[in-house]
Amino acid sequence: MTTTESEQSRTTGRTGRGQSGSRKDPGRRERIARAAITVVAERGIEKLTHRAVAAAAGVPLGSTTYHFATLDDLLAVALRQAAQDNVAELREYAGEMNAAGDLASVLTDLVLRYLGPERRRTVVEHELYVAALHRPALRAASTEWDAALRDLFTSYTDEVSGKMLAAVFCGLLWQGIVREPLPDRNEIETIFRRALGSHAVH
Amino acid sequence: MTTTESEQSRTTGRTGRGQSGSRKDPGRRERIARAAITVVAERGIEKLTHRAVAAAAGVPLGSTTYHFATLDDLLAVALRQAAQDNVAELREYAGEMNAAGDLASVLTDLVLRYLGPERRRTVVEHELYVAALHRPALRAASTEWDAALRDLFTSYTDEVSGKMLAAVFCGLLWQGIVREPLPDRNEIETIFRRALGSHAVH
DNA sequence: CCTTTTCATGTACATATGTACACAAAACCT
DNA sequence: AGGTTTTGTGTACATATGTACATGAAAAGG
Repeated sequence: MTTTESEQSRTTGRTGRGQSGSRKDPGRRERIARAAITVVAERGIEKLTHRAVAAAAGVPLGSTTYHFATLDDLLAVALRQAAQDNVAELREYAGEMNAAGDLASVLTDLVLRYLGPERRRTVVEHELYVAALHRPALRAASTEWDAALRDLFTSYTDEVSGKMLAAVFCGLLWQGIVREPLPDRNEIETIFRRALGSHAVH
Repeated sequence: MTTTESEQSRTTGRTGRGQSGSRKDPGRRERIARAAITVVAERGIEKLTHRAVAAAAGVPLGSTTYHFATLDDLLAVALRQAAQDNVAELREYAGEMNAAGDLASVLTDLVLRYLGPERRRTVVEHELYVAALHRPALRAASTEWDAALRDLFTSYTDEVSGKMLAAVFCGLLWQGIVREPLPDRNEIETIFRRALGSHAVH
């Protein structure tokens, strides 16, 4: 049976107009896109549906299909936005890498930051990456993130070391994102020191 | 409208009994699981459906639901199997790491192997990893893969270097799996050499 | 004020999909 | 052989979901 009576109203919890009051709500599109990011972060890409996004954004179902013709559009825009936010955050944080002289320590902070407070962002980024494996439209966003990471690391050391550190960074994130207890700070820092050529334990 | 007339027969392309002839087909379960891996490798986890697997395995729809009560069961078994195959392949390949004295070169071969001939396996592994982010049932398989990788690398160097190399390895795979042209062999080898402390370019 | 255009929403519907289940066919037991 | 159990299939159905579209409400233009 098809969902006859007002199932959408139940979904969004509101029957009337949008809470922003006035018609013509600018930024609605972006709000929907951000809601999509939230859905992906919390439930994964396979749960990204028009209805789930609508509920998360607090807008009616029709609104999501109005602003984004197809689901793939919505996914592409949302994940590209997530990637850009991510890079922006990275660049901002980069300033502190200058201040603190100890590169290994700063990189460790960065890893722990991405695995802890910024975990949501990291999860979305990984979902994006894998989704891109089967959706050419998302490839660009993925490679952009890679490039930004490599550029950042390269600018603080040299070409080869930058690439190497980017790989270590990616690997540590990749391994750490599934582990239940956050990895030990000391362990990560030790790994970075070894990668940087210093064989001192601490 | 529900799919009235024999849509399953069209899907599998066969109306009668299984092509193996005799009833009681041992290994059927495993064949279905492998078909599931194929589906994930070629179309991604979100396209993993009972019907897609049935078509890929050449068995009727009922067979998939008979051997695997729920889709999550199928997913869990299939991906765990993929992970185990992966680790087995890794261990087998490990023998050659002894023969060839040059660690960086062997690691480079391994990366290129996983990105080239074994790309399917690598893709599935990454899908598994991300899927595990939102499915606790898959966590074990993911962490097992990590552990196997670290153990392998550790056994050829030392504790810290092993972890570091595992991270580099993961990172390079991660970055290389989306790039359209396979990364340059020389570039990868150079990165490994830098990570291993040798600053010689070649 | 009236018309037209743009923006937004609620609803309907076809389809894909997970899953239950009645039935059948072989294997097994005695 | 006759009955019982295991194994395997085809089919039906409820639900979730993408998407189209008729309708309405506000803005814009005159």
